[in-house]
Amino acid sequence: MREAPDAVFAALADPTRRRVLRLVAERGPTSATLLERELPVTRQAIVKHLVVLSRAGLVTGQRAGQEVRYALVPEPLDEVSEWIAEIGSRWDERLARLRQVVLDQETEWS
Amino acid sequence: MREAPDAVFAALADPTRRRVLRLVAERGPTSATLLERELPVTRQAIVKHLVVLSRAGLVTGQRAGQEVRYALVPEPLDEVSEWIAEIGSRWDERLARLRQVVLDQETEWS
DNA sequence: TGAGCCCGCAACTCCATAGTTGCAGGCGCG
DNA sequence: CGCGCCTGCAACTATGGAGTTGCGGGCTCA
Repeated sequence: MREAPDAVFAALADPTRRRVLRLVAERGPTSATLLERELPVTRQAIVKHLVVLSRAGLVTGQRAGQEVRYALVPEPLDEVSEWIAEIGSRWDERLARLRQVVLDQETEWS
Repeated sequence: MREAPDAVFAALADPTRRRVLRLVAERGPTSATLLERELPVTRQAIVKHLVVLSRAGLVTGQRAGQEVRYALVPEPLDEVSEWIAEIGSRWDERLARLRQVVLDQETEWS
């Protein structure tokens, strides 16, 4: 819903939650009870993780009869990639500025 | 040091810590006391964040006289990008398989 | 209708962590 | 030397989050 990057970063912080997201991405629309068989935690814990992932916009749950199918929504992951890229670019800018300074010094020295 | 992706994801979870990392990336080698002026928290809090970032391998601290300069180490961020890319690829595989199924059905129907 | 399955809500424990305050130590310069 | 500045260590609070257990409700199918 909200595209606050905070929620996405926070959602990816927990290892178990990342495993849940991975499984949802691989298996496709799955229910919490099915995921329980592949994870070392309770269904309730998985449901909580799915709620967190849902609030972060990384997953959607849709009712299908008596079970709820959760599916991946990969778009919010782009925000993370962008953030990382931005850090990298600023890093590169800094390197460029540094090199510029060095070059200027060289020209001064010559 | 250790390239456990867990530490990197966990390090990026906190908003203040991301701001610290950003500032280090922009300003280049900076001290905790300098960062204190641009952040709404105590120096001690910033130091703790820098320690966490350091343990995650995202930052290195080097003593320069009486102050400690912290610099960005961007490499661990690649692990995060890779993880995201992997999720995306599995997502794409699933889409491809789905399309295959649809195509098979179409050929059956024809 | 009854048994089995899947979900939802609630209460509770427990540990990690973000942040603060306080104080002591080391470097540098006039 | 003495003052100012930056760092380091320690204790403490408090909030959030991961996980569990327990229970009740609603499908579904024989």
